[in-house]
Amino acid sequence: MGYAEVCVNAPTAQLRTFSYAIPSNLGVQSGQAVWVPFGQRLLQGIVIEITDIPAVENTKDIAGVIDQQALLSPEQITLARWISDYYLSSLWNALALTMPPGFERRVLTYLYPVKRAYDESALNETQFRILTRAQDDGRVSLKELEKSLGKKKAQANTLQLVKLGVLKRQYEIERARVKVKETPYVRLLATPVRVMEVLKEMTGGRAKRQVILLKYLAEQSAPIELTEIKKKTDCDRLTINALVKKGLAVIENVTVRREPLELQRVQLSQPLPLTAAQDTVFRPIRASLLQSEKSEPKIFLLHGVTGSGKTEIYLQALAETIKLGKRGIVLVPEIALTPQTIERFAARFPGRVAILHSHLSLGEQFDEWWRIKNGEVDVVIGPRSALFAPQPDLGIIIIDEEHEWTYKQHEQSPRYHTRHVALKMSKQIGCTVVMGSATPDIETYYHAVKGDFHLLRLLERVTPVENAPLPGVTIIDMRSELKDGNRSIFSRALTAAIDRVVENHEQAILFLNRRGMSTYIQCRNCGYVLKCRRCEVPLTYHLDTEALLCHQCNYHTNVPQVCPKCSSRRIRFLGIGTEKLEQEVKLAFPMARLLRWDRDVTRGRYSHQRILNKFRSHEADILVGTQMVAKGLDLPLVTLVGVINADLSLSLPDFRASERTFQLLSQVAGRAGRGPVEGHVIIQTYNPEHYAIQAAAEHNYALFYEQEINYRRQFHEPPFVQLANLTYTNTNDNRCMEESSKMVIRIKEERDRLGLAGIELIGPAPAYIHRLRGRYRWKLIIRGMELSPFLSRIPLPSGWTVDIDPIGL
DNA sequence: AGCACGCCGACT
DNA sequence: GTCGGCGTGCTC
Repeated sequence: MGYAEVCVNAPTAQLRTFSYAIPSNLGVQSGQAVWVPFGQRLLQGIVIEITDIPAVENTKDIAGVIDQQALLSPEQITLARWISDYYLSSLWNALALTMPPGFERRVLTYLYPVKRAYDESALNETQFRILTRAQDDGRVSLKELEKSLGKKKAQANTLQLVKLGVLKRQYEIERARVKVKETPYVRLLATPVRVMEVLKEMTGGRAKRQVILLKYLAEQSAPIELTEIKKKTDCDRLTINALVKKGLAVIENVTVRREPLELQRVQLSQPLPLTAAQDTVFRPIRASLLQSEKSEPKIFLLHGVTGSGKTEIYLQALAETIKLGKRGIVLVPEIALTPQTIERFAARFPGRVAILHSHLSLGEQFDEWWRIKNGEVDVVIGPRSALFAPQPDLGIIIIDEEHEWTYKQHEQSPRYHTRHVALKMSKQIGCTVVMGSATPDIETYYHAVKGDFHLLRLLERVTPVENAPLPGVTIIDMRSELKDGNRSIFSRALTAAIDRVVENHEQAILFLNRRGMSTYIQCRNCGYVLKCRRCEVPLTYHLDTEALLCHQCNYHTNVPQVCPKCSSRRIRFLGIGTEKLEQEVKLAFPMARLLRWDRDVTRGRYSHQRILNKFRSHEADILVGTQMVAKGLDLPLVTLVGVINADLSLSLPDFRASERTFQLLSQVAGRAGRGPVEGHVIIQTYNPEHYAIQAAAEHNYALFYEQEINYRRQFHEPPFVQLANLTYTNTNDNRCMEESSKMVIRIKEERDRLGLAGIELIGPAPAYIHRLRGRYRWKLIIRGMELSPFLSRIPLPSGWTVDIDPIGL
């Protein structure tokens, strides 16, 4: 008798595995997806291990297998275990990263009426209503009842009804959300000779349509799609059925691939000759690809200024990998914002590239996933989750713009960092990792300087024009503008520069890192600032909807006529967002054609591309936008970049604020002067002497790094220490405070018991966003070394979340 | 999610 | 002394 250790998809108790007996008629192997009885219900599980001895005496049997083959490889299971241990997530959630899209299925509870006499007077009003609904529709799902009655009420009353024997409960597994798509095709069975005979017999008869259809089918060389026939021949299903009945044709279901549109029309591109500088960085990467020793560290940080040709290095490294019979994964920070990059990959490896991202339909995601699993693609491109694509024979992982914060998943467990997991994978399977950035993450750069990674540098630009210099940057002190009587949001220098660009038929980008019309609304009488009811974040006014919007939870409300606090009519709109900026540009530069690019104008699936294409084809002179405009765009006509307010990101209460500002400014500055005409950047700020702004203006990463790493060392911030965030969420603020204070005591006790003097606690304190969607949040910061094994010893009651190596607020 | 168990308040 | 409310913990 064999046993299996199974990880079960239960809401709680996911940290361990459970032992199940393998029935003798079932072949079960590790990595396989199975159905297992758990409590009252049947749940999905993944077999982690096959053993001879179960962990407990009494075991249940595995109910059945979901798939004959193993769903996950031993490597994937090992990796998931590590993720679960390091990021303190449930094992199931870690395993789920590597499962095919739409794989997870839940169990639904249905209530059926039992036909028997019952005492009507024993039922209360709610119970009577539940019973009536079940009787009317034959059954009712617990989910529906919970929606209309509330969770507790629905559960308590249905339980009563079940106990009384009036209702019967049955569990059903939610139907598969996605499966292989099949389309009916019509195939001609008859031989050409037979077709001729039949046509002779039927011509002149009543079955005119059948003749047309038969002729059409005889002209085709392959089976043809049923809907296509309907379109081309005007025949309907009846005509086709008639031929099928006569044994002349057959309808077959054929598996079809749901293909994302993005890659269908690309032109093949050829490798470019590498410059001397590119060749120098390419050579060690190629050497590492040829090296099969697992023990050799194969991690590269490619520090290359914008426009230095990093992408060509990626492309040639991938070509080299493919030549060796292996495959690659390319990670990009935000797929919707990088269509140009993706096109370049698709063009170099036509038909051998798959894209994975959440904008695809579930069906498309599913088909792409299986194409990858079956080894049909050489290159997978996607955001952080694409790291877990089932790419066989993985030889290289490329992380483009490695410093981007989107590589850290923080809103959902496991709260993993793509870079960290990729490094783990490299150690595990021996693949090469190439991380690239113009402004590397301080921590990555620190490790590269220390020798943990190979540091490669590309410090010249390769532009169509020989030696096009990096754009000149002017810092404008907005305090002196104000002193000189300029109260406009545009400095005199910026106004002049925009005028010149419009006159010369060039293009400009204006960058402002905030959406909306005005960023807060204040009563001038009492000073009250309008805030979101659920989040306590200042509401932003949006002109297009004429509403106040919470940028945190999307709550919107009308603009009040009077102050809600003092009833004064003196309500003023203050601060500025991209929408207001757009308006101001219209007023100041009436001749310029304008486009805005932010989250408010990019709702649809292809809206990003539409805006970008419009700007690229010079249908607009000025592009106004949030940080979206800073990402990898290559727009040769752009000769001016204006940063309206560089201080917004600098003032955030986060130790990475300087780093963030430096990155944003460097990136946005890199958008100017990528064509034949020299570019220029104007940064407006109230902190002109700040080192992040100074270093960005000089395009000097080393200068920024030296100051920043000293600051981190001095104040004990990463990479010199590890951080973890513990957050407690509850609708009751007092409860939050009590619970988090209790947690502090618990953690300190454990620390002192183990004698870990290096672990330090900060807080508890209300989180930066104290209230979110009606729930209060309190935060506890832990700093020290090797926090995961320490924190895993502390049980976390429900309401707590852990974030290891947190980024941002 | 759903069930058992157990602790405290309102009743026989 | 008992019934039943719900908060807590376990499910192989």
